[in-house]
Amino acid sequence: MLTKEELEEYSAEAIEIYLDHISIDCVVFGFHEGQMKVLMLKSKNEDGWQLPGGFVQKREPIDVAANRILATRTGIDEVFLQQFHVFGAPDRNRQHNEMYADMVAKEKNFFAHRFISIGYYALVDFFDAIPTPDEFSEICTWRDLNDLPPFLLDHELIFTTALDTLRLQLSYQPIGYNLMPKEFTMPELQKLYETILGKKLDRRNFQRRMLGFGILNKLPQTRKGGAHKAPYLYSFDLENYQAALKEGLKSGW
Amino acid sequence: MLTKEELEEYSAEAIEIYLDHISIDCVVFGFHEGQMKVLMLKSKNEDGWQLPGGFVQKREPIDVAANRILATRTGIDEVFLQQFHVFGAPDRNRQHNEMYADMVAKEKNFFAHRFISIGYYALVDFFDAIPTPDEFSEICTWRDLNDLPPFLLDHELIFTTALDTLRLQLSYQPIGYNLMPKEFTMPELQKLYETILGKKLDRRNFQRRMLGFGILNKLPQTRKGGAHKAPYLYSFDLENYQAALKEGLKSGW
DNA sequence: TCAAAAGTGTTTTGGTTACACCCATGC
DNA sequence: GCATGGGTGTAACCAAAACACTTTTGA
Repeated sequence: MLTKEELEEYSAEAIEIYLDHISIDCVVFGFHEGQMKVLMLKSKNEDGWQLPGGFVQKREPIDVAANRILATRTGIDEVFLQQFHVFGAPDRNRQHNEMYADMVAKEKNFFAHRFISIGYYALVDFFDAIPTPDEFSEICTWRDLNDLPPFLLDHELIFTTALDTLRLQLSYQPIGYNLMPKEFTMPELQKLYETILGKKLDRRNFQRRMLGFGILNKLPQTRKGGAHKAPYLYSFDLENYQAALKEGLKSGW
Repeated sequence: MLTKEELEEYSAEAIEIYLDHISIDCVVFGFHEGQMKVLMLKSKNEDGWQLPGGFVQKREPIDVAANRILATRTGIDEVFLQQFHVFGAPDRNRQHNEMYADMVAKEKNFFAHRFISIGYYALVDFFDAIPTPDEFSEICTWRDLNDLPPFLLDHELIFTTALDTLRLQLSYQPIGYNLMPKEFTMPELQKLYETILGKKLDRRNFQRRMLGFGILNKLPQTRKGGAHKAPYLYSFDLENYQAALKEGLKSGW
């Protein structure tokens, strides 16, 4: 539990260094053991979980702020990170919560102000990230997409909007470089796509399509040790991958 | 030209009713005589043009704010209006401009603060809109996409981002209901698409595809008066149109 | 040796592209 | 009547979907 003193101190500091009324929330996706994961934080003062978030420093570009917030929660930097929506309902603040509203006078309590939040979503390598709680949270950890805890505020809306966006992106952008390890097999990559889309894909058509994009390098090695036939390993061709990110994978009209 | 007194008055009022650090800019597209148009404002104090914009009231949802701003500039309400990007560079403010920076002390001058701007784009019927300047502008008018004046601030970036978004949307969403008059011919609708995309489309394939979407009603009348064969008139099937907006026009994967 | 996973191919199909022909109207 | 724009149909093409066969490996 945060004390009144701690909250006052955090608030006074925040007012000094951050822009008022603007926050950033990140939906951080990871992939592990065939399951899609989201990074979440268990609040100290409130009974629920939330997405990693933060504020924008007074002279900081918003993309830099999002990167900083993500780096603080995971230790990783320079990953796929993209704004996807702004959440600006007037009641998306913490005034309803006694802890935030009553402990410190509302005007003086930065965190009880109204915040318009810019939603970012990130794709990161599960093993690269070291989940790290912030001052307001007791736990920071990966949660399975199929087993999500109750959300605080409008964070469920932010999460579902991010997932919808990710699914859309999948149709016209390559995705995977930031979610997969350096080397991976085609079935592993397929599993990622199936997990994001929530449905099965044809093994052979998937492979042909993926290879058709020209963003994969087939490595001479195979992944041994598993039962059954050993699958080939692949890595992303970063140059072509970046190009595909810009160009898109297919054109309409 | 605005006087110092006017600016002070506007600023004091703005501080009272608006959220600090958050602005909204609208890219309003219209279509007239086969040309794509954007609504723009000629600044009183600065030598350049800008997009219609404004701020968010302290307890107002951002979508409502965008609608209000659009309605104030055009007199129309309830049109297609969608946020598409947030512009958050730290130097996107008016501190460089003597008028805004020197005339009134920076802290007291709301308009010289740093603003993070939420970009919205709108599609409106050219004839429904009555362009109306705001306090800071001497002119509010439609400008042709092929003949754009110099932009202030980062409004050129906002505009081009909006146009890119519109072109993308075209691939998987129906567009036209808000840009065309109630009744229109197929060649007229095609002209809209060609103008947005900046390229010619095949007459027959366009017609087939459009009809295939099932969002058009073919009316018994034809448009007489023009030279050559009289084309049929169409209207949008609003119900199917709305459904298509939600579902999208084509699916990937 | 057999089940299960992986590699590689072919057929089918549906949508898009390209193109041809006919009709109406004003000059 | 003829140039121009508009309505309608069809062949060609291509990419995605559906499907079959072979290979490898551990149990």
